[in-house]
Amino acid sequence: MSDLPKAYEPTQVEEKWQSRWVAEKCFSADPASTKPAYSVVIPPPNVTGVLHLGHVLNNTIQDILVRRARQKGYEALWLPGTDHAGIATQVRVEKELRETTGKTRHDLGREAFLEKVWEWKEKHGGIIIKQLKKLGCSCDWDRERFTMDEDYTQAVSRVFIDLFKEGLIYRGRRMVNWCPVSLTALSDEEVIMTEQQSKLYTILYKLEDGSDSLKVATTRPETIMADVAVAVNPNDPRFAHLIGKNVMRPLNAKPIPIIADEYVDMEFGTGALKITPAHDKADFEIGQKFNLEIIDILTPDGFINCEDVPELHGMERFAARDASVKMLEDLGLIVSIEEYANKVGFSERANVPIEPRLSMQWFLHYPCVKEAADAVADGDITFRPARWAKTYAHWLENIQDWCISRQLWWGHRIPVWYRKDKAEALRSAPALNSEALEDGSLYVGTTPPSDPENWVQDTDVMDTWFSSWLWPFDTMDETTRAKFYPTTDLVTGPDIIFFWVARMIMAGYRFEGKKPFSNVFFTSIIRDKIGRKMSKSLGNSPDPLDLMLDYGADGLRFGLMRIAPTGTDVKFDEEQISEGRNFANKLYNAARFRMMQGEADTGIAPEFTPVHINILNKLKELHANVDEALADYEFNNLIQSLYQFFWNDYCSLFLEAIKGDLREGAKPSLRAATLLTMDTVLKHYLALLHPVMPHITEELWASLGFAKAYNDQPLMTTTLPDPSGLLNGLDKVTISKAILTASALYETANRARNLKAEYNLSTNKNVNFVIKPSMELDQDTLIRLSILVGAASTTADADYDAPKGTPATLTPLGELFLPLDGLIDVEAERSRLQKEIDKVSKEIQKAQSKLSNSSFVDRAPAEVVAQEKERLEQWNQKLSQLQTMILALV
RNA sequence: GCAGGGAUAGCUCAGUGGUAGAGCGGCUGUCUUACACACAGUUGGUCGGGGGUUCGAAUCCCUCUCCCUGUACCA
Repeated sequence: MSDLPKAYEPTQVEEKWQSRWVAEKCFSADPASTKPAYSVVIPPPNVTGVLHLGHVLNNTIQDILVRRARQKGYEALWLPGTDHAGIATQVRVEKELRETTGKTRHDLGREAFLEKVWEWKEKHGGIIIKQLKKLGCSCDWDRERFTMDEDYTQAVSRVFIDLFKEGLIYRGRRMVNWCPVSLTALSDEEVIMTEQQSKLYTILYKLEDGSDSLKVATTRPETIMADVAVAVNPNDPRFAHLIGKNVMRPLNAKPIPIIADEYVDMEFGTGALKITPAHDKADFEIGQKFNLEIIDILTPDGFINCEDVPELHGMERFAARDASVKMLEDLGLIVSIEEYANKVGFSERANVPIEPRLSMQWFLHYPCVKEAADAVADGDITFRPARWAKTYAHWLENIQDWCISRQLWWGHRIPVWYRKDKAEALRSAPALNSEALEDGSLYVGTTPPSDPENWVQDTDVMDTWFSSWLWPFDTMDETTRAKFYPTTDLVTGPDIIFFWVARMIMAGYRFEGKKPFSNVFFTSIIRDKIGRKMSKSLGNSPDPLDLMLDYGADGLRFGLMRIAPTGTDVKFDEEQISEGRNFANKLYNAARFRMMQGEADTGIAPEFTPVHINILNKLKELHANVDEALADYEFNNLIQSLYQFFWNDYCSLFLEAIKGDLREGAKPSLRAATLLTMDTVLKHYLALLHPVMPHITEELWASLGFAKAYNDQPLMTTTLPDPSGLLNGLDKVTISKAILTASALYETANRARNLKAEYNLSTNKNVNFVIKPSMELDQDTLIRLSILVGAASTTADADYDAPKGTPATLTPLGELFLPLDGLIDVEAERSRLQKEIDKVSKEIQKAQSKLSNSSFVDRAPAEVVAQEKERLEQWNQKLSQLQTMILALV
């Protein structure tokens, strides 16, 4: 008997294999290899990040693809790394600085602060890399990259310079999304439109001459001091007589004009719109059109800056909203206040409403937009699920220039220097592009100018995504790129389709002249049990490390993959992860069962019976199913096939059916066949399952002794066993007959177990079955049936004369009787049989009504009609048998 | 507003024209010699509502209701 523990204990096994894989360089990709290339670049997690379930799902999928590629004979590269995550990291370090020293970054100054961030990064950064290793990710860790590595930074600068010289990057004064907490501009993609319960205030604007007044609706009364006009629609008869006149601005009273513009919606609000060019994008444009003044009454951090209204000056913007309403009420100018649901843009990082703000920023006019759109439209790049292609196309059609500058310190510095004597002028120039290089007042370069004392560098850094979009190629040196670019698959969340995926495609075409990847697989978004997004503040986000501790990395991987549908989101339930652990345990015990039996005797000719042939055939089918599922990125089907085969076909059916072959005194030829079959199935199965559950499969591969045939190399670097040799030497007739016999056997076992349960006979109670065969029955099948059902014996007797009231049921092998001494209850047996008859009758009715419908018989395809006829015949036969049985009761 | 996705057993989800499925849960038994993280049996659904196409619809079309996700906005 084995001294192996009864339950699988993953922790040590997983650690052991993780270090062995690394020690034996199993993950490293060789650019000089002659094997075909397969490559994936990891979506670089934030260097500040810690592993969450989204990462687990995402990286498990990548690991499955990469490990499978290795098994299939590809030279596989999975390139890992982290992202410097500009705002997130800077905010994190600033917070720590404030908490430990009470200082701000400005107290330290730029250089000292950046030193702190690097220190912090060395100390805390890359935790997530360790966590990914724990998950078993087979990344080539020697190639780990960081978006602020020296050479990567150089590449980012080169790209900036390149695009600047081409005229695609320029600097201009524009309305941007301003985050009053992070104190930086944001791209449109970093603004999250959020439904808000706001108030719509209707305010009276009196005419300058006091003759009349105008009602204006607004959600932002605190910006009234910055109003420079009121606009109405020129076609609106209600206001026609007022156009050109002046109204008095209600706060910081001053006459402002009533102007007419088509932009104003007559249906909405009062039909009159206050124009505040400094604090609204649309108003800004109208202001430009009418050449209106821009009055900025907000500080960068969101406080009112308006000395003319001392009551509000210096007040925080939302407090000022309430205060301004109060002032207007006192003036009797509030007409109404209504509840109003609108959408407000929030800063992605700081989670506060952004302010539209006029400021000097760097912009990129995207390159290769058409190539990028065509690549997906034409199928050069495949999106899965395919519907994301539409979202992608829509964004590209409406693409706006990208604001790439950030008023931060942590990030890639804009590689632009201004000549000191001209710096002031250049900095306030309304527009700046490569033309400014010509007179020598501007310098761009990957290194500072040779006479740095004469120059001032631009203070901004670039948007983090401006480095991420180069990830698929600037992470690779030239030889690596030659072998592995373009990459094969990209696995990422649909939430960064614009941030990252679309931009990488454009960059790929612009800088490498080639698409960056061939397939994009968009993963599900993981939600909690009741469908809410996972978030720290809700506390509904389980820590994957805890889950790994409880269920094993393999269990977590399997469990998560099992519930990850191809739809938009997946509801997470820890219960499902325990299923993964249970499956690992099942596998472990099946292997343990095999280990208890010892070596197969190779000196004896094995005798394969239908159940052996049947499971080998299922194994062959499994190979095909796994291939197909992976070719289509159908991870659902992949897991489903793997689970179904092992738990049901192999453990529940096959292993239960062959237990007699392993008992003492069993035929040696059967024992040999059974052990050989177990070995074949386990060997193939471990290899097939390996990409999903790498640790346990590796462990069992070794302990079952399969590695010996491959010079003891790990399973992960062993070529996938070839399924074509399975069932060799058996003709088709034998195989299909075996499959038929095996499934008849299993179905009969079900009926027999059911019969036992109906009579409350416990599963281990030995009984004797008698069967009136309806097909050829050999001794082997009868013995297996007894073992499956837990019967002392099963006898075949064509002339069996059952005592009145003997429990019986109909099976594919024939009428099955369960003779019972003194337990006979005729009425119970009659009602039991009657239930079966009712069921069969229903089926007969269905089939008959179909077949008596002449339009069905005439119009349905012949094979469908024939099939239906055959079914009817079968049911009829069953019915008459059951009727005979019920008659025999009396 | 527009676009996309979804609604199938108590739960999580498979199922793209031909006998409605799986896992979990529930219930009933069983520590049966690999596994109680297990085994056996069993329960449970007019496939969101309505209409249409078809011999036949969970599946195709129309429509309505509800949920989700983008995206554009109206102050």
